[in-house]
Amino acid sequence: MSRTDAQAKGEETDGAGTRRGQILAIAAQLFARKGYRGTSMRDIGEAAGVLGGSLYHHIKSKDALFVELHHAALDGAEAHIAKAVAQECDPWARLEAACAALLEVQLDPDSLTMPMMNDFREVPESVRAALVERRDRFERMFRDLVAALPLPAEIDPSLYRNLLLSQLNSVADWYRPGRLTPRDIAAQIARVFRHD
Amino acid sequence: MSRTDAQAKGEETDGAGTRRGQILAIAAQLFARKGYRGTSMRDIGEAAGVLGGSLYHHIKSKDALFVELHHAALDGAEAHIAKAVAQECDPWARLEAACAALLEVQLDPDSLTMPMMNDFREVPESVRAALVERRDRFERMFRDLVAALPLPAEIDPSLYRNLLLSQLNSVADWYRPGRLTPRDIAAQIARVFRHD
DNA sequence: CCTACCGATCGGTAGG
DNA sequence: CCTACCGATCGGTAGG
Repeated sequence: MSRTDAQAKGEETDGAGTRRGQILAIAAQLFARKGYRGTSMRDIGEAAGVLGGSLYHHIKSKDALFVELHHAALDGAEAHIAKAVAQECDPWARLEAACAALLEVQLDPDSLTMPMMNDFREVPESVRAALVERRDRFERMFRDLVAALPLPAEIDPSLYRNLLLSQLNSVADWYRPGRLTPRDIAAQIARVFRHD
Repeated sequence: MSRTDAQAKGEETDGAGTRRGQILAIAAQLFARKGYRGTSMRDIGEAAGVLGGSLYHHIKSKDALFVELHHAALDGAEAHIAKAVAQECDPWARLEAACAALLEVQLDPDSLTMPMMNDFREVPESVRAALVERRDRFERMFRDLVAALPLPAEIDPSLYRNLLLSQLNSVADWYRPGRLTPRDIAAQIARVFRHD
């Protein structure tokens, strides 16, 4: 029975319980740490306790694996952010909640973390289109959040949103778990980006 | 005569005039566009009109080539920024001048652009240490600029500097030459980061 | 899930 | 600067 069959019947698909789920989680961590090109199928296999070739029983290709992880990560992030945003009314509070939720997902070393939403340069061109499309949809959430802000006239909202998103994405490049929590950083970013 | 000999005698070393200078410029563009791993020596050779192996007459290794480009790019950026900053007195104006100067260098598709100061994850570990050390020295410039700012008490200067630098570095990931100039973007970043 | 292998590509070198 | 090549590694596959 193929995965799609299982999904159609509503069975559990790839929880951390299934072997496939374990492999996905391991691959996500490696991609997040070492990038797409820096992670070989043999690396993933080794971390999972099998040879690289054996992974192809669970996945179709390295490309497909990466795309699946990317989409799953954005799905998870979207849901997490939507829930956090819904609890706030003030536009600035909603934005800060979204930032905190995004950073919580993105800086969590466990779970399906974001396999670097940014290193599209590292990925084969055939894959890039799918990633860009999914990311654009993700970023629409922030367009709405920014549109609701009472920004001063001299700030261009579209560029402002661009700056905020790239700011959030770049945190993973320098963040090291320690004195600052994801929430701390989100609070500081919200302060810097707050203008009224 | 080796390169070091030429430098010691004060002769021209690697201007765009010399063959070596051409190759460095070509390599810098490729590294900036496709990343360290995404650029093969054969790619560089092809762009320079020779076979990959022939490059080793001019350089010692791919690693050494990348480190040299990285250092040269930061040297150039430092000089450009220092000159721009020196023309301003007000701390905020000095910061904006630094941002504009950095982006001018970083977004210039010609010349020895920054071969992605950020994708250290893509570079072999043996090279990383040298890059990090040089970058840390570079960033000290911004530490001083930020220290001179009359920031509100609720903003942590060290985190603020971190955010500003990663903001500036990430522009190259999404910038496309068009309606906005590097100066436009610097002006907007300066506005967002201005708090008094 | 392993053995054993494929064709492609990589950084780099010897020798001219 | 080229020819011709090295050993290593890559994504992926057949067959069990």
